[in-house]
Amino acid sequence: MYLCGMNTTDTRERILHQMFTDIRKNGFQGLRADKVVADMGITKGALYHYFSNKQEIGTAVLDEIIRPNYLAAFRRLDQHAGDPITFLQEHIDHLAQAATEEDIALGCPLNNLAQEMSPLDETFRLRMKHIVEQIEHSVAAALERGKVNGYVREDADSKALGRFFFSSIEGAYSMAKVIKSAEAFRQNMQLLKTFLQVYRL
Amino acid sequence: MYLCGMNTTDTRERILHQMFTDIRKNGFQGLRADKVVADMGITKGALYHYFSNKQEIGTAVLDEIIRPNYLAAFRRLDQHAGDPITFLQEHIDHLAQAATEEDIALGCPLNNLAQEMSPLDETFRLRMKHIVEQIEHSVAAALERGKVNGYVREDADSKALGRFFFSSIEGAYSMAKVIKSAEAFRQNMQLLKTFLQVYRL
DNA sequence: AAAGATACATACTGGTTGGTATGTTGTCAA
DNA sequence: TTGACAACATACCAACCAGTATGTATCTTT
Repeated sequence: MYLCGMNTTDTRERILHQMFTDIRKNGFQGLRADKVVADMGITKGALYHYFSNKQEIGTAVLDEIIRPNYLAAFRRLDQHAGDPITFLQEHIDHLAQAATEEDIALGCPLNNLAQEMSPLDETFRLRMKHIVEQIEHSVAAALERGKVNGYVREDADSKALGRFFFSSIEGAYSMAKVIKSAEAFRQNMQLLKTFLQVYRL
Repeated sequence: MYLCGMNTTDTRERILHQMFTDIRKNGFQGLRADKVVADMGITKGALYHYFSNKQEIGTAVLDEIIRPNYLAAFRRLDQHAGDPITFLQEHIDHLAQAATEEDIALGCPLNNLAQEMSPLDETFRLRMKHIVEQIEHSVAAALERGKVNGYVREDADSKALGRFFFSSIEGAYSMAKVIKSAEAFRQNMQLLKTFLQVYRL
C-alpha cells in the first residue's frame, strides 16, 4: 500500500457514509448492515472491526454525520451579531433552494431517525433531543440579542419562537416527503418567512 | 356461542386495533405480527385468516383506523359555514388539550407511518398522500369560503395556508415526540393560533 | 527481524420472522 | 343430516440477519 497510515481510517468513513445513506431510505430497523457492506465490496469482518454492534453504527451516524451537519448553521447564528430575523429568513431560503426532489423524497435525516427511534431507544432519543434543544436555544438566544439590538419586537416569546421555527421546518420536510413535492416544501418555507416578518421591529 | 353471526368479525377488529397500537410504538417494520396476536391469546391461524400478509395489515390499519380518525374533524369543517379561523383555532385547542404525555411520546400515527413507509412502499405513500391532501384541501376551501363571507383577509393564500397549517401541527408532534414534552407541543399550538390570527379580517 | 497489533476476509450459528400447510370445530343452508 | 364453509389452532419451514470465531496479510514497533 502506498497510503501512509492515516488513510486506513478511510474505510470506516466510507462504511459510515453508506450506512447513513441506507438508513435514510430504509430506516434504522430496516438497515441490513451486512448487505450494505457487501454492496460496497467489503465484508462483515471490516464492519465489525470498526463497529461493535448495530446500535453503534446508528450513534456514529448520528454523532459524526447528522449532528455536525445540522449544527453548522446554528453555530454561525450564535456568532452573528446582526439582525437575527434576516439571518433565519436567509437560512430558510437556503434550505428551500438546496432541497432537491430526491432530498425531499428521502426526508430530513434527523427527523426520520427521531420519529422511528425515539420510542424504541432512549440512547438515540436523548442524543437527538440534545440536537433539537441546541438548535431551539440557538434561535431563541439570537432573538433575545435581536431584542437588545433593536431588531426584534420586545413582545416576541423567543423560546416559543425558536421551537416553532424548527418544528415548522421539520413539519414541512415531513409533509413534503409524503406528497413528494419539493414545491410544497418551498411554499411552506415561504410562509414561515412571512411569519417571522411579524416579529420584526 | 351466543353471538349471532355478525359479531364474529369482532376478532378482526381486535387484532387490527392491537396492530395499530404496536405499529405506533415499533413502526411497521418493527411490527412482529405473530407476537402481537400471541400476546392477545390468539394464534397466527386467526391472523392469516383475516389478513393475507403483513402489508395488508398495514393498509387496513391505515384505512380503517387512522384515516377515519383524521378526516372526522375536517369533514365537520367542510360543512361549517361560520368563521373558519375560529374553527381551526378551536381545533388546535382541542388537539393541545387532548394530547397526553403518552400520546406525545408515541407521536402522530399518520406521521409515524408516513415518515417510515413513504420511501419504501408506494402503496402506503399514495394512501397517506391522499389523506394529507384531503386535509389541506378542506382547510383551503374553508378559508376561501371565509373570504367570501368576510371572515378572512383577501390576500391570504388559502392553499399555502392549508398546507402550512397541517405541516405545522405535524412538525409540532414530531419535535414534541423527540423531546418528550406535551408542553412543547402546546406551546407550538399556541403560536400557530396567533399565526392564524394574522389572516383574520 | 521478531513480535505484536491492525485491518480486514471467510465461515458459521442461533434466534427470529413472515408465511404456509394442514387439522379441527362450530355454523348454516339445503 | 349432510355437505360446505367460516373461524380458528397447531406445526412446520425457509430465509434472513445480527453477531462471533477464526484465519491471514500487512503494517508498526522495538
